Amino acid sequence: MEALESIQVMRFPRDKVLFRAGEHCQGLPLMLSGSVKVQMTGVSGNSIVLYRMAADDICTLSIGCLMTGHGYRAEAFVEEESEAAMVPRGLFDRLMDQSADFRLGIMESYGRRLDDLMLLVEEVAFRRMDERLEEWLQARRSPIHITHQEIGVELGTAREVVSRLLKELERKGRVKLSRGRIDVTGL
Amino acid sequence: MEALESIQVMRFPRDKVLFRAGEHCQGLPLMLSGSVKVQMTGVSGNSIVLYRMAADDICTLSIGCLMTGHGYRAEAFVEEESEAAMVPRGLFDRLMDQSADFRLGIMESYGRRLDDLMLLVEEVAFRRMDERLEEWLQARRSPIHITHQEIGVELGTAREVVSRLLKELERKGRVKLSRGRIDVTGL
DNA sequence: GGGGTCAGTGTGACTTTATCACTGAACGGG
DNA sequence: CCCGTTCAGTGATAAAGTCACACTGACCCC
Repeated sequence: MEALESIQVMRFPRDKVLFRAGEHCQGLPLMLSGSVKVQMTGVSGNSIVLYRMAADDICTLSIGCLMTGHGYRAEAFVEEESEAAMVPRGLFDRLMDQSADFRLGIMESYGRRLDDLMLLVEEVAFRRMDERLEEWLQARRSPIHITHQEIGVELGTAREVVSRLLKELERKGRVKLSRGRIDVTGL
Repeated sequence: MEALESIQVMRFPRDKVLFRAGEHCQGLPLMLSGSVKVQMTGVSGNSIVLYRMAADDICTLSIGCLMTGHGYRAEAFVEEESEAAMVPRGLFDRLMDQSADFRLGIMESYGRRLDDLMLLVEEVAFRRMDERLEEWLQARRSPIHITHQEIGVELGTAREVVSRLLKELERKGRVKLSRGRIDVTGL
């Protein structure tokens, strides 16, 4: 009854901005379907993708913002059309109080985020960019429709670096480049 | 009654290893005092400090390991002599069920970790090493007793890089270097 | 359909950081 | 005092980041 009036299922189209850095939390999204990309922009203006949320994830950043009253430190973009249940604070507290399953879900979301970020730190700090780029390419289905700039944000590096590494791969005959598109031929 | 028999307060001396990568969780430490450093070692063998735990933090990594059964991905060292309450799984579940305060504490711990890691990703991905080193030096009280190797792990870079940057700072008259010690003279 | 605009890409020049290999200096224990 | 070990310094080279600018394909619009 109370849940019925307070919970709200929303549908977000591709490219919709869920929140931006500095904004305050407007509700706690519990993902039902789709995919949301969370990224961060440094003072330098460079950005990097931190992690992605998918079905059953709750936005852990929103929990933090809700509880501390701070603004978001990152920004979130819808990558694939998504549905999310927007859980208000009161309901969240009640669910935490009453449902072990809900608590488990929250903890799992937090666990995934922590894991994602730890792996990311290691990647960014120690791994070579050419390896990371190749892995990233291999993890997609060719042809890939994306700009070098966007790949740069995925990997947390500069557009020029991506362009050069891709050109090198093209010279080796592993990819074929065209504007806004990469055909992976042999990796 | 039950808490009395199942909870156990432990005292850890400086340099004690709380856990290592790959090990399985032996209990959920809830920090009462002191400071514990959590760091990660990449396949390359390089290490980086991820964050620190202090009083009132619960080890979020342990929660994850406990729930998924996976081994730790990082390692934890006691920096300042610490006390921690080791909370067994059953008690943890009961506390989560019954204490809103406990739940809040858990969420705050998770929030801090997430925040720490997000900031770290940005630092490592985009900030210049000389700036980061200077900030790190300024955040301590001179003289600092530490090796260049250890500073490298703090910042996630190589020992040689730290040595060179420090030498440069010494040339500028901002620090004075000696074996295992740095005197910050003017920053 | 020619010209203009603009996002996307290519690349040279240079700086910063990482890696490798090696040297020498400082310290500590027998 | 000698010797082994840890710590620090440094040259050479490679990888990555930054800055500046040229080029090009796609699209629009008259």
